[in-house]
Amino acid sequence: MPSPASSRNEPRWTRRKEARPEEITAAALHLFVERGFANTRLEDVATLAGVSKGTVYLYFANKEELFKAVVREVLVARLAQFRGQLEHYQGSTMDLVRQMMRTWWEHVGSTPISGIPKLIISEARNFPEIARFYIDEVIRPGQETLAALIERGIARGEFRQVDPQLTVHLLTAPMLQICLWRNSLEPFSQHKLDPPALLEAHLDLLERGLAAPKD
Amino acid sequence: MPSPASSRNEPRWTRRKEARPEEITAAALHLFVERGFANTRLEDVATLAGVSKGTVYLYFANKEELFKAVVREVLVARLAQFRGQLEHYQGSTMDLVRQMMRTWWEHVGSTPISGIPKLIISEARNFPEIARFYIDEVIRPGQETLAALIERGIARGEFRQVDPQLTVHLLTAPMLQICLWRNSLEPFSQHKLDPPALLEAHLDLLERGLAAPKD
Amino acid sequence: MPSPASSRNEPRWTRRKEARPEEITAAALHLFVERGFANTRLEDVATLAGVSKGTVYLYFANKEELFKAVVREVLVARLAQFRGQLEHYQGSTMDLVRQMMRTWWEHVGSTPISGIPKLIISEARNFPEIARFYIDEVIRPGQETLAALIERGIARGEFRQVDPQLTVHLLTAPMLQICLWRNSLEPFSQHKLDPPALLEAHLDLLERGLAAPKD
Amino acid sequence: MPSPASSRNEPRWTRRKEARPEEITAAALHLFVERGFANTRLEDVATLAGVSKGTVYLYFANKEELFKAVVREVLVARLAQFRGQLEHYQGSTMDLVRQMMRTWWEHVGSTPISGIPKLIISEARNFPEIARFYIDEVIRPGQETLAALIERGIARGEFRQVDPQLTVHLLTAPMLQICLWRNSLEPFSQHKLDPPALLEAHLDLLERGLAAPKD
DNA sequence: AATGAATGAGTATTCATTCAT
DNA sequence: CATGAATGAATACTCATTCAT
Repeated sequence: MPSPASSRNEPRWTRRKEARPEEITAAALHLFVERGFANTRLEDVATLAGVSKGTVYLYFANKEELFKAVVREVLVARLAQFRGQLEHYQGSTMDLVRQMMRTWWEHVGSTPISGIPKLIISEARNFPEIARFYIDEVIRPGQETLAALIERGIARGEFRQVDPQLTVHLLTAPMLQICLWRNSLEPFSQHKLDPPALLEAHLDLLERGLAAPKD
Repeated sequence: MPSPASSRNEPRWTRRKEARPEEITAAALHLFVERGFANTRLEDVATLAGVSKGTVYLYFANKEELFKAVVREVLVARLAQFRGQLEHYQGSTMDLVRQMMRTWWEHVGSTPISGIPKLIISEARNFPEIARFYIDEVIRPGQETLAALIERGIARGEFRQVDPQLTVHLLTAPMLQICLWRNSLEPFSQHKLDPPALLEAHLDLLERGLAAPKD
Repeated sequence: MPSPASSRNEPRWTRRKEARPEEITAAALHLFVERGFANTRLEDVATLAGVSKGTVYLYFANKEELFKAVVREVLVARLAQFRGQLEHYQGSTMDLVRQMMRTWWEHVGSTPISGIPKLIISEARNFPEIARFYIDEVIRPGQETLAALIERGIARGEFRQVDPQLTVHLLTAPMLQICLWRNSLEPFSQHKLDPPALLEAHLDLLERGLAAPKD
Repeated sequence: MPSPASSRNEPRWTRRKEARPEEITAAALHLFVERGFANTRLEDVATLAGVSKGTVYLYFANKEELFKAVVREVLVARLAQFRGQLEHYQGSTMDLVRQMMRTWWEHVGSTPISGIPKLIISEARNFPEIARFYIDEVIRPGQETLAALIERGIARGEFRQVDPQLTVHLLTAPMLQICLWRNSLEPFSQHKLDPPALLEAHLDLLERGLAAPKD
């Protein structure tokens, strides 16, 4: 759990006002993931961000807008960053999958962003706009990219003739599971998940499971 | 979406009083999954169950207890039913996995119980007791059962030398994904998931991905 | 200032629930007139009505609706009662005016309803709906009735040829002044207004001022 | 509706600093009359006055003081101006009344000052100090002046033997009605009041209604 | 003098919970 | 057993006020 962004003794005007919104959304992401949207009091978000209740309303019209801003900011910011990573790749498709999954772990799975899926899943019904945004901006593009990857593998004779759509789900399911485990049940479990190991095991399974027949 | 358990015009005596708690938990499961715990008003649960607000308190001490009851009742009821299915099995391990997954779809994945994981994931932090209960009663036993299954496969030379713990996660991840998709984002997506097909593709991948080397 | 409608020791269920809305609107009228809409806390309305904060929301969706209900109830209830009084009158027009004004004092001017004009005038801009309602249901009908009265007087040769529209304003102005004085400045003034005497002086002035030339 | 006192593009030094308080009270008068005291945000006053929120506090200790300043400044400024008009008058009393009323329309009724009565009436209970100030500085002196006028008319045999106190109310009521109509309900009504015509009709009524018997 | 970012007291509103019937 | 009117704690949100610049 992060500590308040600034001590009370620090003069408030030394803080860069441009940084405020980010500090607030970071605090909000943390608390929304931890307690859920409805159970997060804006005052707690403010305290965690090191500001007062009123300041949150200086930057976000209301709690819902803060929620949307959290999701948008975190996702949009990282989405671009994530996309470029897979372009212009030359090697084997399996290597590409492997690299994709490691990049994901580095930039998403191991960061606070991994809390977003839990948030979306929990609040989708109450935030249809967010749900559609997430489907349109994250899930569908991601699935298309991965489906293209599978197709590339099939076309190059590396993978057997699988259904690309379905295979995409099989590709991503363990990553989702990692996100959710880390952000909800893990604190109550003795069993500590080792995500990198799981991803390697997953890659292993995929490599063998997707391999085209030898002859 | 279930309709109220009884019409107001229906004579009262046709309602079996013993059925009340189940009608209430069923309504509660539906609404908790749809709106989340905090956003579900007890009055709506009552209305959906066809009883008055006060009646809910006749059977459940408070909202939290209702929540726990929903989870416990739904799970405990089905867990026993689910367990026996895998014992005393003679055939190949892969057939066992195949049967397990189909049974799951029939008794869990395609039923309202599939909403439970979303509920647990969303509310775990606010209901440590439920989180631990779910881990102890569902996740750990399930994982142990499945790990034993993997080990059986390895011991019988059917599977290659995989890490049973990790493989269990790979086994279950697509099932979790199905549950969550169906109960949160699906209503907002054009893309309709075909869970049985996905499970078959998953079994296919597992069969090849776990197969012991030919020689 | 009225005291709370019921003592805390009185069992709450002895109160007739049908009376609640009226008790609440009565309390609200009193406080809205005294403090203005914005300065009246719903909790104070509740206390004065002898109920709790939540109960107000049982009967009125929100503060604005309570405001509208106060105005509508008080006005609509008395409007019908007031109308019949002037129909089927046979005598001289001036007698009719005289009777009208005395009826008004008895049923409006001397009662809490006299607070309504202050309320409307103060909040018209913030409640356009109320403003229009008041104009349509009170002011215009009232003006039309009175204009017809003036015209009757002119037609019967009792009044000189005045402009009926303008004269209506002259007829009503002192009544408005009474309402406003009683409900805003009077408490701070040494000068105690004697409304009946003022109305008589007004009638006197009207009688002479409107009289048709002798020949 | 006044536009901001200065455009943002206008060079700052063209603004006379000494004019600030007046610009602010003018903006405040406008908004207080339009929305009421509680519903007027100081930020809007500042914006309308073309200054920043903080600047308002440079000149007025708080919102209440601003309110009092608005009332005092507007009234005090005009009261002196208004008083001299009636002194040293030689003609008939009715002419004096006539002149007084026309002067009033010119300097008060047709100007933003006409919004003051609505303000006072609406906020008297919340601003006893203002209420007393208004009674002491406006109402009582005004009433005394007018009562003296009536008495002059009676003494000179122009008016019949009326009660001067009561007659003052009859004299002023239409003016109050004009102020209130213009500043609260008029925007919502089809009926456009013609104040000068109303005042003339009023004067007409008064002339005949107050006239001493011919013999 | 002027600014506007920041604060936090004050209120409307919701809804879990109670309890007399 | 069942009801639903009543309660009041909890929280989102507003806006007067402050103060470092």
